[in-house]
Amino acid sequence: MCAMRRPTMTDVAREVGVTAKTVSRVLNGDGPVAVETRERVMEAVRKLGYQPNLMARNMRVGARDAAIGLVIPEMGNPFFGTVAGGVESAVRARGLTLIVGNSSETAELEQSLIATFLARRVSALMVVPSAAGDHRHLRGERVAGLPIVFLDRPAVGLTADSVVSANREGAREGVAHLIAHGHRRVGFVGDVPAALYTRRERFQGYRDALEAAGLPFDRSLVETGHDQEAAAGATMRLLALDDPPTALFAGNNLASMGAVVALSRARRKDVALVGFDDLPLAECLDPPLTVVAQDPARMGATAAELVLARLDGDRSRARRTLVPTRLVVRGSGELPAPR
Amino acid sequence: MCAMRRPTMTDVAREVGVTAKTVSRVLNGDGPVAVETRERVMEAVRKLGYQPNLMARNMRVGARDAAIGLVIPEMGNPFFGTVAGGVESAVRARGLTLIVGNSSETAELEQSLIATFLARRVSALMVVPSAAGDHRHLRGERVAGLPIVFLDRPAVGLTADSVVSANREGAREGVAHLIAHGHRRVGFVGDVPAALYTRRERFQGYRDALEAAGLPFDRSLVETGHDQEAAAGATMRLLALDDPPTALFAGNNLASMGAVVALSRARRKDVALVGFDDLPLAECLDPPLTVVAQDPARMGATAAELVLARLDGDRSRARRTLVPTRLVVRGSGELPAPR
DNA sequence: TTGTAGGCGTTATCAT
DNA sequence: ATGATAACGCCTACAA
Repeated sequence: MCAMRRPTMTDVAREVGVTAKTVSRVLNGDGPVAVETRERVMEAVRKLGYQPNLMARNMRVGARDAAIGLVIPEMGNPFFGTVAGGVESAVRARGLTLIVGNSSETAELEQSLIATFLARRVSALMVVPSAAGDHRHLRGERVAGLPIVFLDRPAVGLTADSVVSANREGAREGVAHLIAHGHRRVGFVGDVPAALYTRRERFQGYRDALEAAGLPFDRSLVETGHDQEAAAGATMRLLALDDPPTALFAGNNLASMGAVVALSRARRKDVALVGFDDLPLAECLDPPLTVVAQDPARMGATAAELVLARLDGDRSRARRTLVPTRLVVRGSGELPAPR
Repeated sequence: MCAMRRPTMTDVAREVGVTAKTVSRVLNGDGPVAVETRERVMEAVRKLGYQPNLMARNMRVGARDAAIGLVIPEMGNPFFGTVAGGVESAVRARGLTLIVGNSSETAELEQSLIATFLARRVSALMVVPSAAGDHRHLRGERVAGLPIVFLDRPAVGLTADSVVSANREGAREGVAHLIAHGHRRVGFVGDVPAALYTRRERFQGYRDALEAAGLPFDRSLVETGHDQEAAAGATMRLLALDDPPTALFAGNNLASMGAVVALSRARRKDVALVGFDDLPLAECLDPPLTVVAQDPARMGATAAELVLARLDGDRSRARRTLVPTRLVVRGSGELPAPR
């Protein structure tokens, strides 16, 4: 059980009695090769269990690794996991493999992962920026022609492609839906930090909807929580106001879950709720949860197509692609406002 | 915007007026280097924006890529996503990067991904086998000393390390919990194919619990569905039996969701339910869902530790590591059996 | 149809 | 303390 050296192309060549180049030709379907030679080469490949070394090939051929690097905040989050899955399927179809890293939503890890990927000479970079990220350091790579696409949130300090949800439009639609059911005081449960792109955009959509309906903006109706439990607390504070909201809009999936938990604990089945981002069991809740659904798989696939186009030589200017959202009506968002 | 060549170690060396090897020594803290030389080299590195090429380094140094390959069925599934996240965190701490691929639960994609990873000369391989997988083809890699760890389900046709949930024990505990609340007819909603390792083990746990309680096994109480909707149908069939179950055990998260949906649609709040694998909103359901929770993050971390130990030279025999489950009592599993 | 020479960017070895 | 040379495994360009 000695860990003997792997056979190389030269080993195969020697076995057959030809040159490495001939083996290379056979394996890559490259130049012309005699039928008999081809067969003898294939035979030797099988016999020795030869597997081409992609590392060596990549290095010689493009000085680029046939891989793309993806940085996401958290792989366990189904939203980001699905995005990553969409990316993987699309790039694998082109013979590229996916390298991923968890930034845990910290700028330090994000930078360190990006540095590692660059050192590996990935063919392209895809990043879901962490909240405190700054991407000026990537300017050099951009001008050097490395395709870089930002997902879910745009880059900071860098002009680059990005693929994001129609956050503002989606949030506006969700809040307008509540207003259409008679609500005049709609609470907003958001995440932190308030400066986060998605939070800002969705909050703008909330204000857009209020303004379009001629409703005043009331600062006390805006609360924030950074995780499910905190969002539940935020919801409780809103419900405890002197003039409480009759409907709630939750700015992301954690906020939605927090709001659902809080309403459930308070046994309040009269408060309307629309959440941004869908949840697996949304239809099993009581009442079933109405949401503004995102499309993470499409987001990943769209970003991958953009990257592939760039790899194929698309030199058009950087653009921001909006992935549409969809209002999924299930019940919680249609509870009427009390008289 | 000409895509100029990246600076290489030789470029840095020329800039300073030394040899590439000297630069290498500085960067790797290798041999002895004069303090002044070191400073001038670092200066040039900054000036040129030099980044070492990991591809070239890996090729020269170990003939092994400083990466580990992970094959999972579906990245969007929070269970597998969390497993992957656990793996990534653990291996990154050791300077390894993670390469992932979606097998979509098909043996073909799984094999093709494994082949790609092997061609890249990854340092180790981690695989969540697809249902129809066969791993005899990896025997050669095993004897050659490549660390291979199987996750969630063991290898087929290959003796190798594996890290799996305590499926049988967990299922037995969940079913025993139902029996302890007076139920004598407990339905089993499983996934397909029935030959799948996790399905078999959990089903065994179900039978263990029945036997321990002296209850007869009734084949008609076992139904199957391959997705949420099918599981809902399976649940409906069980409820429509002449002598229907008063409690249900769901063999995985999809089965749980199907059962929850079916019970909700049928407005049956009297049927007890315990699910295997936790769900995000389980506590918001009515009644809140009692589950046998798995620990995917721990599973990923455990597997990663095993791989790292192997990389460090651990040559002990292959072992199967069980990750314990935990019964999370929330309400649905404690509904009493009717008199 | 096949072979030869050279180089991708790095590090090991031996010399100076 | 530093340099020269070769090598890792493969591919490109040209020659035979």
